[in-house]
Amino acid sequence: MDKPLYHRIYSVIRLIPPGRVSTYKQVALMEGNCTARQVGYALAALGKDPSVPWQRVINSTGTISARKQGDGAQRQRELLRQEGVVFNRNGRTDLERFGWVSPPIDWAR
DNA sequence: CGGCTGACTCTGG
DNA sequence: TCCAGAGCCAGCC
Repeated sequence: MDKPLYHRIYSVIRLIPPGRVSTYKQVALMEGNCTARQVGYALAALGKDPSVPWQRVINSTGTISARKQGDGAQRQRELLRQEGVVFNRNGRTDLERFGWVSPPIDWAR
């Protein structure tokens, strides 16, 4: 398996089930060989690809990270709300309740 | 082969 | 709790 890093990151994100969220940090740990910052970079480079549920990735404090450009953050919150993810009035979600941790990934497959 | 460009997390105050 | 500063790196010109 020697796909580019960003593609492996996208693969991990595709595993997050609807109605649950994961963090940049968690995705990085699942991928196994990158950092949270890079997950953010990968998503920024994603553009609009419907095969990746980018909205299910939020930051470690349970809030939606601001983009430099565009209205992505707004739409992200809307999409998650539609999936049933609840945000309190500070725009924060309870990771204990909605956070998701992947079972071990078998990259050798 | 540089230079530029970002969706982060941690730590200390 | 909130905020600023530091560390950080793959892709695409």
